[in-house]
Amino acid sequence: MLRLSKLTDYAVVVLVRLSRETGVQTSPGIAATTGIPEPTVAKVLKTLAAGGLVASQRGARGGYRLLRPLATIPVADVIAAVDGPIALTACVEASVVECESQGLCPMRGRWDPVNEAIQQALAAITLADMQEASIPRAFRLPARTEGPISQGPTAQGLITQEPITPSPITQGPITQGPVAQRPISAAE
Amino acid sequence: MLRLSKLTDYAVVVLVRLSRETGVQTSPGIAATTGIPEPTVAKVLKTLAAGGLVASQRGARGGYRLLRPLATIPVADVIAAVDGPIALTACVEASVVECESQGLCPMRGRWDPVNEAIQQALAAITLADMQEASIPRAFRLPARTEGPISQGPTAQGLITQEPITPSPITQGPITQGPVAQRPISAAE
DNA sequence: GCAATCAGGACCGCGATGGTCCTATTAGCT
DNA sequence: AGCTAATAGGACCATCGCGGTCCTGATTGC
Repeated sequence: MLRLSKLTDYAVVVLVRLSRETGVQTSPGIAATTGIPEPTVAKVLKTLAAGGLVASQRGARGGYRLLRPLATIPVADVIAAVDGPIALTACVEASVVECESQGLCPMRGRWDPVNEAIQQALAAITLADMQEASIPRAFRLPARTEGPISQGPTAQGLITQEPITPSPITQGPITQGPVAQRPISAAE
Repeated sequence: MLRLSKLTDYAVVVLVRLSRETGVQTSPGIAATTGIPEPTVAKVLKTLAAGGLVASQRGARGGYRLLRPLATIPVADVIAAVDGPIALTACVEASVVECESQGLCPMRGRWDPVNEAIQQALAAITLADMQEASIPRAFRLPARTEGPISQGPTAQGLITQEPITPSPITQGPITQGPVAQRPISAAE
């Protein structure tokens, strides 16, 4: 069902969290405020750093900081950084030459329009949009988001202090519950 | 990387194949012409039948037939039939009540805009479009498909006889190669 | 009645995902 | 200079979903 990886969700949460402060933040610190297990936060941050979304400062007093404002980071970038290039089929992702040289790909490109469309959709939504969506629905626009969503008026001010929790992706319980009341059903 | 399931690719191939004939077709027959292993074809067809995309006729001389023309089947329907409802997060897919009743989902809806956008994109592309895309690139429009792709002038006539092969989804080698080198094409 | 065909499961192996941990390396602070 | 806090960059392992196969019915044409 096209589900995206849990790490990507974490990444969004972490990035939003990073945007709340100007200086660098350590991964234990972020882990504490987000509720995501620390090793995982560290992993995500490393990945994001490799993807050029955050900058790292090593050593004591080190940490991570956001490189670009949320409004300039499309979800596509986050997904690409965490999950690799967005591609539904291997064909699209692999170099084109390979496919054709083997002559076994008369169908190459069949999924291209689909890929293109999805990529486009993901490029149009920024983290600021997602952050906006995270405020209680009472404050949200009643209409479903129809057109291409760009950096509209972000409600950044509204949500400053509450802890940012990742949304449960895939039914599976999250190991160290970032979300309330011991959801660790598997452990018992 | 948002990859969709291999079964979905098979489904598209099978559906396109079904569209080439008016009467019912058996799953062994389709397996032969597409090169997809027979048990898998059967599984896909059963799923598609459950999803209301194809109709089945049981008993001897039975088989499957397409219910709607390709141009009226958006990819979203195929994905939904094979992979379940299109939902990136569990939140969106689960009934809303559950999430809120537990009070552990202040972030609910953060991925909603993304979901919405993707769903919209997938609803705009029909199987006819994908079929069109499957003709050799020489015949394809040079420009990348920019805008929303709807049922444009499908080149259905152009590709009538060549065997339909699934595109390799996910790097992994397909167990019984449906593609090339010894194409299990109908002939033998 | 027989044979062909779909229906609807159960079943299993493989691979990717996720989560953890360990060992450098870097940089501030005393 | 040395200690400590922090990231870098791996290796490692368990789990789960997916892909694929097979088996036992139910149905229907001949």
